[in-house]
Amino acid sequence: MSKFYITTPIYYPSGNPHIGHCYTTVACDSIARYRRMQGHDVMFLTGTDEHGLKIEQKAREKGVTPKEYVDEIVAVFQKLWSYMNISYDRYIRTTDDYHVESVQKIFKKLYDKGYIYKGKYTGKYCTPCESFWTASQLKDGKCPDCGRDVIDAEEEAYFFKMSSFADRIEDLLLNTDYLQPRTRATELVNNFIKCGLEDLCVSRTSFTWGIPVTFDEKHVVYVWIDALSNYITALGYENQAYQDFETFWPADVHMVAKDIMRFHAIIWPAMLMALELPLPKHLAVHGWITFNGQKMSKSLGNVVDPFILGERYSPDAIRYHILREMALGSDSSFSNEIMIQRINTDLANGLGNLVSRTVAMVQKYFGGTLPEERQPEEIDQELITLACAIRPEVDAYIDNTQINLALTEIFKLVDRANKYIDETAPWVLGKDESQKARLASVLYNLLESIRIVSALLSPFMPTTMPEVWKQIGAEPEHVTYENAEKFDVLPVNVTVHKGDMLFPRIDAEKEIEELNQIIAQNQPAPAYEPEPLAEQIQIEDFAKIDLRVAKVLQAEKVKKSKKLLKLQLDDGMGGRQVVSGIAEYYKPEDLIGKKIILIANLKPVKLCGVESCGMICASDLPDGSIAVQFVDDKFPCGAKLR
RNA sequence: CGCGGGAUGGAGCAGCUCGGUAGCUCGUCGGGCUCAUAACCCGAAGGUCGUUGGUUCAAAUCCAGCUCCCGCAACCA
Repeated sequence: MSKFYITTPIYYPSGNPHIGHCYTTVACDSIARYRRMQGHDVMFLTGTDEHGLKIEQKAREKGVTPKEYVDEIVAVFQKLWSYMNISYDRYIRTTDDYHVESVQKIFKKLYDKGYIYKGKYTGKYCTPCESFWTASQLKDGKCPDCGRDVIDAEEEAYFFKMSSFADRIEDLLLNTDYLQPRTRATELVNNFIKCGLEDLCVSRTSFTWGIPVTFDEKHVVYVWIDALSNYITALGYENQAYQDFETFWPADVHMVAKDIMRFHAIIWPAMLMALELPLPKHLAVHGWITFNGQKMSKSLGNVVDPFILGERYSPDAIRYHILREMALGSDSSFSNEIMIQRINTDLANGLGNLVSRTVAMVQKYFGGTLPEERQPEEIDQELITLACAIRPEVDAYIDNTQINLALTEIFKLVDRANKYIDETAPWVLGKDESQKARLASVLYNLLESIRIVSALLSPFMPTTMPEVWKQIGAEPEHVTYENAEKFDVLPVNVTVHKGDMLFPRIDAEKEIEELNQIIAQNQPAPAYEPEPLAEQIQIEDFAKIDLRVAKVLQAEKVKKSKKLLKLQLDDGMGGRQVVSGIAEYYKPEDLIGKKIILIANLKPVKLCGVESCGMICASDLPDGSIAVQFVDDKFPCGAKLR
């Protein structure tokens, strides 16, 4: 029996799980179940990444300890997984004692090997928040958390020598099938490796909710080594909690969404190389679920609550929709319309109705139990041949993590069986007493097709398929993996049991309306919270800021930038050029001719290679967008504000 | 000239590696059937394959230029 190790990422419990978390987890679950069905010894790992500044802050806001905070959210994650029938074998929490112990040993080991060294981390520091930020995290040049000014500062930190592994990682990405799909490999190599792989900061002193560095207690281990190493600590690497490392490492599949691909494609292999451990076989990268074409986000209010959907359409229907739409690499669109159509077409009309009409006919013509006499005909063979050929196809797709294609393959048999009913017209046979044997053959072939379909679908829809088995009179030994490529498995005189509809048809219009209402209710109330007041200043401090009225003469988008507009201003002093990050909210022509407030004595900088001499005043709107402060035309250009 | 991906009937996609009838799902229209969850089956309409040029007997497919979209990186002074 060969082993199979598959992982989801460990999720960050800074908020409740949503359909995006379901996506990865349901996919991994289906593969894990399929592998178990094939007879593999499977280890399926999921979990939560529970340390870090953000958790520390969220907990403080709620007035609880970080541990209390994560405990509560982790419970919701686990409840969702049980609701969605996720068959994980192990759930790791980075706050588990054994993980903490392992991470400390790994950190020390890398230090002893010389792959971790002490250095200085420079960045922007917000004194009141005691937080370091990178330049890109800043909001309007200020602390993204409190909106106050930040200062340049440096802190002592430990660094991981990633640079040592640049060549080997490039080779891994370009010349092996580690990364699936491969399309993203060149992008990674060009962006991060070719231009010089930087060493990675792996410790922090600016927060305490983390794993302490054993030999330097004021440091905690930063996310990379803490989180990524879960894949091995959960097996018992450098701890006594489990003894599975020898058996299951290296992993067969790490499945991740594209936003964390980079860490798993570069940092994680580098860590393993440093530890001299074998590398995982595959990194399967999938896209995001988009909602009506937009990325899902809480501020857009389009975050889909899996509990609500599951309640309305059953967890299996949601699982099916997610899996059927998932294509490795590309985003999958999620909209109420697509989901309902998918459930109706494939599950209700296709599979559900096939089971229903077949069972009903066995009931109607034979009282529920087939007689033993048979009369095969040539037309049967096409159905039988297809039915027995499905499993190898599905196997191949699962090997390549192409779940959507595997499902498409299985449903070919559903379609073929529905067509077979028309071809053989059992309702005609049923009227002719001399055709009973023929009718029994037809219905038996249909039951057999359903048996194969439901066996192969059971990893994907683990709750509903046993219902199907009950209805077609199949016992567990009939629906094994081995029997999924054989025909004539059910007993000749099989007895069916009419049951409830497997997948009720959904009234699309009505449902969409109701769902939209739910979404509207979940739309966060645009309660606007003003930022905290900045530190008190003296009048002299204010005098340092020179605010002037200026008129926009020209405006154009900065090429290659998403957010920048290049503005030519009449400042009453000969004019100047300012670059402003408002392109998402204003078209150039919206600004031309308008008067605005200019912060005139700001030190010039280059943005995307374009010089900007000053900054124009704008402020946030409740919906998160930005609005420029226009001023009355009566103010002359160059007028000073006081 | 930062890097990468894409443009195919109304919608979403396959085909392109290895040139030679443009295929699938949904939708639309017409027909059939009545066992079934107004489901199922059959048929039809609908495409200058982004654009221009090149190679070729022949280009969706190979080559070059251009336009537009989307990611990554950069970027909200």
